[in-house]
Amino acid sequence: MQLYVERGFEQTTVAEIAKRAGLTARTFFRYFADKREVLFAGSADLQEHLMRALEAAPNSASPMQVVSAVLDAAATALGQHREHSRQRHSVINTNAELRERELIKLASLSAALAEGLRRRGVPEPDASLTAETGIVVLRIAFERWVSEPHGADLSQTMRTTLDRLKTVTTAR
Amino acid sequence: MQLYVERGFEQTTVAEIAKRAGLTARTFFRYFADKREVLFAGSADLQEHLMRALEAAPNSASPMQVVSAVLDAAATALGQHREHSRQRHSVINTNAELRERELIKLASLSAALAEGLRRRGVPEPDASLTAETGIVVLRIAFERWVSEPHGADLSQTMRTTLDRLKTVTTAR
DNA sequence: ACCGGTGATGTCACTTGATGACATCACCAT
DNA sequence: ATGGTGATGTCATCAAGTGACATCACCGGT
Repeated sequence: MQLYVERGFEQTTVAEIAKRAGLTARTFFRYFADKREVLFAGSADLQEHLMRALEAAPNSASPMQVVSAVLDAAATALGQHREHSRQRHSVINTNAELRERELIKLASLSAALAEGLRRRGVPEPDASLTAETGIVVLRIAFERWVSEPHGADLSQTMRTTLDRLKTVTTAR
Repeated sequence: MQLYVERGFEQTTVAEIAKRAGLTARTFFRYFADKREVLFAGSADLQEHLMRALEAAPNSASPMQVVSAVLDAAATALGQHREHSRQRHSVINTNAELRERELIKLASLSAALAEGLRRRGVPEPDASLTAETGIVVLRIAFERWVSEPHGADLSQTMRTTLDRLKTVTTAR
């Protein structure tokens, strides 16, 4: 990320990254599938973490309540290092390929959540709709959180964003 | 798309595409920014079409009603050639890079819709939430529509999907 | 009929991302 | 000392893009 910040993603070559890490380009590609993936190393962990939050929700919870619990877990996991998040977010947002990669990571997360909801007996299309909606809230709340210098914490932002969503979808 | 269907996206080389079109690879890249883009040629048109639908909605319409009108327009635009849609969808869905590209096209659409809603006086985060929610419905409805051999038409599927979304977000 | 401009295409050279094949080397258990 | 294993390096190669330049068809004005 140092290099991506310094000279931009496209202007950075894999050979340079490898050199700064004291490695060869070939070795880089043994750890990361491609040049983008290095910024998303933690996403598998996050997904597992959120899935555990989903499993931990009580049986009585409605689909939306399950997703709400997942968002709480996401907020405490992501809401820690604001400055680092901001930097990473800025790098990703200034490059189309990186935004693509981020979107597909979130899509994967959404698919996993939907699958989890189905395992809990939620039928389609409700499972997918609830999961995707949750990801929308996650994304928009995160976006707001990083762009405000010292605003509310991420959990709070998530909750108010989710509330707005309910309002907006309900209003006739 | 012929070639992508015949041998798969990755196994198809730009030189081959160009050759079948009676051109050179260099010329291909003058028309399409990259190998993926060729499958998304119509997306700018679709976006403009939907933006016109958004502008055409009455001033009295709520954000969600505007999005609903946009979804109607999308359904009639996309709901025509089911077989072609199915084929394209299958090609895109069997390749990660293509799915990434599709996601970012939809993200662009969503951003445009949000911008359109803001121009209508809808504040943030409501504008983004409504737009993103609309895209979620669009995607899930489209998915269901292509995967059912002879089910309801796309407009109908969109409407019922939107209804389910409202139910799911409202349920306590 | 000639001329100059314009746009589309081709050719060539080059960079970079990505991958397979093979060689090395450190380390560990026997 | 021996052999196996995992991580790394080296080399060759392919395909995606891109810039620079040449070519060619066509069109309008003289």
